[in-house]
Formats: sequence, structure tokens, C-alpha cells
Amino acid sequence: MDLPGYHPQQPQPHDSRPESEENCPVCGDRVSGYHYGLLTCESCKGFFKRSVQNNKHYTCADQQSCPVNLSQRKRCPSCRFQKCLAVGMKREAVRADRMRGGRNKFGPLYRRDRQMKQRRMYNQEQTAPNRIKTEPAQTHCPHAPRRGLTPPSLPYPALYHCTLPGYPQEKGGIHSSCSSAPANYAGHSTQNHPFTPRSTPASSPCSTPSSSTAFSQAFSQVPAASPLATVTPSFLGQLLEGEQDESQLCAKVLASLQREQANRGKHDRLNTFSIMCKMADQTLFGLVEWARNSSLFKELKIEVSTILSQAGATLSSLVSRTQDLVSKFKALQLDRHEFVCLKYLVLFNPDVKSVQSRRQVEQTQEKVNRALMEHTQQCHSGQSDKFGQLLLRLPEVRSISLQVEEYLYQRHLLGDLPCNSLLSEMLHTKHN
DNA sequence: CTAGCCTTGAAA
DNA sequence: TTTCAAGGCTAG
Repeated sequence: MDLPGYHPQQPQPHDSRPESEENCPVCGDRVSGYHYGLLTCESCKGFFKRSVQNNKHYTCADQQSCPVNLSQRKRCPSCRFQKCLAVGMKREAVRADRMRGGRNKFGPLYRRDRQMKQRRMYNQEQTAPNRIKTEPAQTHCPHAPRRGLTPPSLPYPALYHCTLPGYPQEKGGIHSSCSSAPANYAGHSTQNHPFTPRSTPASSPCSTPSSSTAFSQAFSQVPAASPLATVTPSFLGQLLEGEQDESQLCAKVLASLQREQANRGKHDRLNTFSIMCKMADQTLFGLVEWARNSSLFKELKIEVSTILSQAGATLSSLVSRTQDLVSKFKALQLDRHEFVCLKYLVLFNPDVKSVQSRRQVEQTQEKVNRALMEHTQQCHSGQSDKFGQLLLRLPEVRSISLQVEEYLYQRHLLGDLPCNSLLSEMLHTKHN
């Protein structure tokens, strides 16, 4: 999209404007200005406009996690549109009356955003004056067209890993990691079902041959007290309220499992699957508690939803998919703020049929989304398009969780699941 | 259908 | 008057 002879008002090639480091959060192409809520490229602007104006309903032929980047953005309009929404493009900015020109209510938002970026650039100049003056914030090779710098649209998120100390790693022993990431991708419109106050979330117990990693390692990049500076500190702070200390949580689960195992006789030891169920159960408890204690979630009125899922998942594919997901999250070096934002994005799903205050959910989702975007841009400006990459993993999180649910339900039908657990209650609720 | 370029018009 | 984010047009 080099535009010979065309000089959009804002960006110029290899320019020195404040947003020169910006790439379209949807596809990575060069931004041409603010469109429908945020800085995007011309093509995503046009695509979003057409989609909304013509009330398009796309369907993904794959798993709703297609890469959306400069070279592949045409391939799956469904995933592209979902990503447009996920990064914060606003349907309501497309005019129903098709009136041209003028300004809309987002004007002030754009202005604030610009000011924020300028402040950020100013701050960077204070710390690295030479670099900023001479080159754009990103490493743009003068010979490489910017289009070539499309951020990888492949994903990476992070979950946490833990081993069960004291349990053998050999075959038949325990290779466990636990994931407390909940399950439903907030941005998709299919059968989603975040848990209801007395219903349940789907969680992902998984088995991973991990080394001695504690899951706090996954949060290696930014310490708990990261420099939030101007990134909507109050809202992010609100999100972090009630967030449990992950390492303590893990230690608690491990301790309880060890206690139980120690109390059992030599021939009465829990097998791997039972341990996984218990871990899932405790993780679920933690999630339910977390959601119930969340002030944002308390404001919602939700009725119990029911979901039917199909059987057919296999443990091995589940394990490998989860391993992939976990390693991608680890590679991304998710920090606590990002993790809690992702959890909220999953929890606040406006597509759940039984949610009464849909608008409220949408607004919260947008707010969290924005907080996440600002945080990643500000605290991880070195990681190109970390925000987009994080969002891209959500469909996979959701997909894995559905697979886990299906698998567990099958085991449940076979009578393999421990009774009287939250896990079995969850499966029961969902399948009735 | 896509995306590059053009026109429009309210707000600054 | 200028700005710039809307919508429109159209070649590919």
C-alpha cells in the first residue's frame, strides 16, 4: 500500500511524526489515521466500514484463530472482523445515515490518545534523546518498506506451569501443569458461556512435561509494581483488586494435593487423571471465587446458561495444544496486568445469550481492552504488537477449554470423575 | 471484494 | 481557515 502521490494527512513514509512507530493493530500495515475508534490502516478501515454497513456475518472455515496480517488479511474475513472488534474498532462510529464529513463523538478520544502518545514520545526523548531524534521508535530498516514489518500475527500467550514436587516425572507419574486461565473467547459469537454465578467456567487442566518451572516464571517480564504511569491506573488497579497471588495459589494447590497423596496408602495413590481433576477443581474454585468477588462481575445480572457440547476430543491433542499455548504465552512474557486483562476479556463476554446487561458487558470489555492495549504499548513497546498477539490467543484458549470440557464430560459419563466436586457439578449443570 | 485515493463537512 | 475522520468511488 505505498501510495504514490497520495499523502494522507497523518503518516508520511519514514516520517518523524509522533505515531511513526504505529502499525495497524489489526494487520500491521501502516496506519493512515484514526478510524472508528483507533489508529488503523486504510484497508482495515475500509474493511470494517463495509462489514458494518452491509451487516456482514462472516464464518470462519477454520478454528477462529486465523492469522491476520498484511499478507493474509484477505484470507479470513471472519477472523479479521473479530480482530477489528477485539482491538477496539467501534461499530457505532460507522454512520447509519452515511453522512459524510464532519466529526463524531470520538473526536475527544482521538485527541486524548494523541496527547498521550505525544507525552510518551516526550518521555522517551528524555531518556533516549539520540535515538528518538534519528530514527523511529521501531527498528525500521531504510531499505525495507514498512509493510514488511508486519507484526507476526502469530500468537503467544502464557499460562502458568507448575510441577508437582515429589511426584515422579517418569512414565505413569505426574507431568502436570495447571492452568487457571478460563475458557471462553470473549470476542466470538458462537456458543460461548462464561460461567454464571452458580454455573461454572470451563477451565483447562492440562498435563505438561514441564521442567522445574514455577508458574510465577511466566510473569518474568514486568514486576508486580510495574510502571503504569499514565495507563488508566485506577481502572487497571481496580482490575488487579482481588487478584490472588498466583504463586501462593499454586503452592496452595500443590500442598493440598501432596497432603492428600501422603494420607493415602501405597496402593491407594491418586493416579494422574485424578490429580488433574483435583487440580482443575481447585483452579475452578479459585476462578469462581475470583469472579464472584470481582466488583465488576457483581454488577451483572446473569441467569444460568446451558450448553451442549459434542464429544470426541482426545487427551493427547489436548495436551499438545495446551503445551503450544503455554509456550507461546511464555514466549510473550505475559505480565500480571496483561494476565488479569485477558481473564476479564474472557469473563466479560457480551455474546452469552443469558447476559441481560449486554451493553454493560460490551463497555467493560472495551474498557479492559483499551487498558490492555495501552499497557502493552507503554510497558512493552519493545515487543512489537504484543497486544494483538495476546488477543489472538484468546480463541485458542476458548477452543482448548471447550475441548477440555468435552473430554471431561466423556470421562464423567464413564464414571471416572470424582464425585461431589465443583468440576462434576459444573459438567452436570452444563449438560442438563 | 479489496484497498488506494478522493470528497465532504463539523469541530477546532 | 484548517484539520481530519467520516463516506464514496473505482481499478484491479
